[in-house]
Amino acid sequence: MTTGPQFQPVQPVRAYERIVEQVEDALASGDLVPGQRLPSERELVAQFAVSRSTVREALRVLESNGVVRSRPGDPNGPEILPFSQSALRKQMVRLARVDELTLSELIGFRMIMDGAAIQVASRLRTPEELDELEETLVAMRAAIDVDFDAFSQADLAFHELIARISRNSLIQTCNEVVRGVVLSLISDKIAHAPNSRALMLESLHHHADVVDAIRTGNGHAAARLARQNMYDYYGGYVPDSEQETLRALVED
Amino acid sequence: MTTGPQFQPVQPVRAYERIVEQVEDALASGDLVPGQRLPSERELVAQFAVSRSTVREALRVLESNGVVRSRPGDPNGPEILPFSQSALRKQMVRLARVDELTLSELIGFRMIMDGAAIQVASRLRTPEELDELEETLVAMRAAIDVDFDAFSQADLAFHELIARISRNSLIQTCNEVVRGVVLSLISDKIAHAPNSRALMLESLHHHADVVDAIRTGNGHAAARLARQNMYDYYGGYVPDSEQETLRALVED
DNA sequence: ACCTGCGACTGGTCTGACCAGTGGACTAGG
DNA sequence: CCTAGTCCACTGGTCAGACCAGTCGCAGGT
Repeated sequence: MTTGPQFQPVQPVRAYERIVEQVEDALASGDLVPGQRLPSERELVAQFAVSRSTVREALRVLESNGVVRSRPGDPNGPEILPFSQSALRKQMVRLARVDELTLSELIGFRMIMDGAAIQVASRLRTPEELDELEETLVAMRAAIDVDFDAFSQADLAFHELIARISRNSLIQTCNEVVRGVVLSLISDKIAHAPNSRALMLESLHHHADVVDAIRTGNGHAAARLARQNMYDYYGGYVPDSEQETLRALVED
Repeated sequence: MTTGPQFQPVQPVRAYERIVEQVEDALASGDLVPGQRLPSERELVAQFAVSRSTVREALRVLESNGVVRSRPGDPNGPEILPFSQSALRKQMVRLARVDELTLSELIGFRMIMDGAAIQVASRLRTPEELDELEETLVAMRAAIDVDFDAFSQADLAFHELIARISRNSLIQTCNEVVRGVVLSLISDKIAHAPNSRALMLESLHHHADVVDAIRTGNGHAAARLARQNMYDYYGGYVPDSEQETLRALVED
């Protein structure tokens, strides 16, 4: 075996790919910001010196990735969209549907992220933010009397607040995305559970315990409670064969 | 305010979108499985009764989502790809690039994920996997004598192994993505640091401590060591104003 | 049996055309 | 002067047809 230069496999680069690349680079470097408009398709044809088919294929890819949106008749051209979690979530849902991501992986991920966020939050929170947390608890209590959707909404508000207090938007985004995926997988089962109301009440009490721990600044205990809460809430929907990993997360 | 029926905003559905939908549905229902081939573009034109431009836009979207791959000249037509997390990874990289994440957010995220992965791994690891971990330590030691890139490579192998042992591919994917982003931001600083070799040696010793903790099954201690290690290794590159959140993660 | 060269296909790109719809400019009416 | 209505240039969506470079399979020669 001769050890010559490391050649890379070469695959053809299509014209539309280089257009996508240019647009994404412009976005990453800040030359293009959300809200701005791209030139019209026919104008892009001139700028990139390609045909309209090629421009359109590039636009379709960008649109599918949630980068731009085209609307017919709009004289301003395609719009640069603000970053949205929908594309990220779409990919996760796809993987979850084909069992490439198991429910226990998703829930385990949430236990970790949410627990960590709560731990950090209990250290960084201001008195005002503690008040906000109490308010979300009140809202959750009220939502129980409406329906599961309302409770789910209030629960989301709680976790969004936690993520915000933890000062880490990456945790926040990941949490929201995975939360959405998990709910899309099992929300119907929870909503139709005969003891749905009891579950919601129990979850509320767990949340209140977490807030108590946050108030005393005991981040470790708060995180532990949060993980336990999530395990109690979702663990029943995880097949027995996958329970082990989740339990490893609950126990310290 | 009258509470009439909840109308949804209606946006036009484009022809290529319905093609994408049909293909994805066929995939979800199992009518189409990875490895199978789609008919050629001109055949799809006939089957969907649309123009080739429309078929091609659909194929570009599917290709961008990692569902199919077209190769020119292939008489078998576009190939249905096995499910992979590469599309998910692509979206996460986009998130990291666009969402203006601070270095402390990225590092904090890694401290959490890696710590959690190590904690779970110390519980679930088999004796064989423990051996594998020891081997990666040896590889890291050898890589120090080569250069920083080699060490970085060996370090990656260690963390990949940890993520695999933790039986959670979502953690693994997130870890790899964020690790790549962090390194792209500061790897040059680390590589050109005058005490680069000392840093690598120190990191190696920390990794060895982590493996020791894993061997004894003390997941909590292992995770704590891992977070401390990452803080020591990367913390110096984080501006003082963002140090607080990272310290909140190191201390329990 | 193996190699070789041809040809029928593939996807990638281009051109040019038509349509329905949008939104800004322009105009008629207040 | 301002407003309300009309109109039209232009948008994106789709289509048809063409050419090219490249690939694969097969027939025919060795």
